[in-house]
Amino acid sequence: MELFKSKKFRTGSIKEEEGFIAFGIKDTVEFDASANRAPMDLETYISGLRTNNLGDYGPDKLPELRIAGRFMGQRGPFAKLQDADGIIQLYMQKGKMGATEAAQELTDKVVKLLHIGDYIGLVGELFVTQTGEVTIKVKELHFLSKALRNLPIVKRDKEGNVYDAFTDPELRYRQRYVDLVVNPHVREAFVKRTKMYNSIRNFLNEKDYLEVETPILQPLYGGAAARPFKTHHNTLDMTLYLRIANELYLKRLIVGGFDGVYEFSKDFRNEGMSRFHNPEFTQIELYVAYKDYEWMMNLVEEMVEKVALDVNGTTKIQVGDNLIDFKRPWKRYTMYEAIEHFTGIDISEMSESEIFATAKKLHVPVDETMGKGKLIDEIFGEKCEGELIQPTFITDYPVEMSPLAKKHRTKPGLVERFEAICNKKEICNAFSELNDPIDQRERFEAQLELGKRGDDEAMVLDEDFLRALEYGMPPTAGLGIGMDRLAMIMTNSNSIQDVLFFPQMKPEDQGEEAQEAETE
RNA sequence: GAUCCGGUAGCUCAGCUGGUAGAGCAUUUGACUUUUAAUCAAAGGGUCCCGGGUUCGAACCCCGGCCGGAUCACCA
Repeated sequence: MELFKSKKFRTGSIKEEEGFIAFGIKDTVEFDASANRAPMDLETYISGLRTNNLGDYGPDKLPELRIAGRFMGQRGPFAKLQDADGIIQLYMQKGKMGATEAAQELTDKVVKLLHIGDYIGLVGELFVTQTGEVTIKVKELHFLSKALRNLPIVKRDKEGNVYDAFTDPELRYRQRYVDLVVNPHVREAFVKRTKMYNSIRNFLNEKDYLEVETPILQPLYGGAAARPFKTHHNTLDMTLYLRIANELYLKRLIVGGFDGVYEFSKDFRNEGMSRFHNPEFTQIELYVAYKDYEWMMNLVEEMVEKVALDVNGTTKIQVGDNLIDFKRPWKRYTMYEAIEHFTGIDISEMSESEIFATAKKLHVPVDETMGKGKLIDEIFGEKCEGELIQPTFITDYPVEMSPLAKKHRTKPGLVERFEAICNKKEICNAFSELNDPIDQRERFEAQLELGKRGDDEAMVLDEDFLRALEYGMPPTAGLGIGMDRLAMIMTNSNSIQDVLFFPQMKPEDQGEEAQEAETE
């Protein structure tokens, strides 16, 4: 155990811990905290204590409380215990803990040896102190587990000022377990993220859509324009790709006869990282037969409004400097309308060369290789997207940018597609799905051309997907929502790393500790 | 990938024009059984991110690298 001779550890107390064992107090198995909130829910009981309204549990019928958690500091007989629900004060009176005199003596010794981070279990009863704080009077204390490393504890005073906060982003992301213990707001953000998933699941399940799972390892990557991660299967001796999207598989299931399917999909894209991009991220994709993009727009509004309510209890969310309101209905612009709204220029009737000239005039960086669709997309991205704070639907995109979307029923050159943009970022992308196998083949072939010209993110042709379409796919509305981006908004997070438990990091230099460990 | 900022004790940070390393909390020991970020006293604790250079002398200046953050680019 050479490692523990390092100064980093509380060497003095290690030996004492052997003492704990000798005392027979280290009863990790024996102590059962599962009954910790019985017979009355602790929150209810605490509010009852505070309001002097305990019903059947009056002062003479105090329920015994069993609870376990981390010991988080001590001042005199008062200490703090942190468990999954928060922090509660303990009252540990010398000589009063334990059933027998011997037990009391032992417990006092153990208390002396407790450190921040240690796990203890205890039996006690609740009371309110003179200063009005709900506190557990400890009747019995069990030592459960030792923290060898010091937790970087954060202190808060009455005014809410924070001292010595654990803030270094590198340490927080690399040691998320520590971040979670000492930063309650971090824990809250991740609880919200899970509520978000549950909200969407409940919403879609109530509509009888089927949650499904499709392959992550794919022989061809499709459904989006992105560079993939590549791997190799030894037995089959073949190249496989980690999916960049699951779109083409879900559509196969629509062909197979399901009316509505969805999947929370971990996708992987081998591209740059930023505060909006992690190499692995999550989308939910949803496909519903016999519907179109107009219908899907209404569903998105309804669903995201519900998510906001389920997660935060309100449709209004403060995100950075902006108060974002998800209350229906959201603003809707066609892409042409949006450009006209933000630049004053109507490009809907313009030719490619006129649009090129317009882009130049607006100082949008463009070059001669860009087609009409790309030019429009650039103008929108440059002049409109950054203006959209409140959730807004942008509809009817140029066909060149959307090889899987159905051509617009009345507007040539456009597809039936929309994105919802919120806080300057796309949060979803949806279309009336292209279900014409002949058109789809042509679009794939156009993508192949782009690939030949060096676009390494152009889509590849998926012959089996085309075969599926050739068997007939009903008219279908499809949707993808970036769950991480949505979680960032719902939790007012500035970086995608704040909504991922373990964001991708370069490996840290473990030289020192690895060497220490090797000498064991 | 480019630019800017940062990396000093377990954590949060100071460290001036270059002169042999500091604080608070945490830790250890002792006292105190009290309230509530921080009781008192004492002690221990450092590869100043790494490598090279300049200098009598480098945490500090110069060069190269590593890691992180922000912005931009890329990425629908």
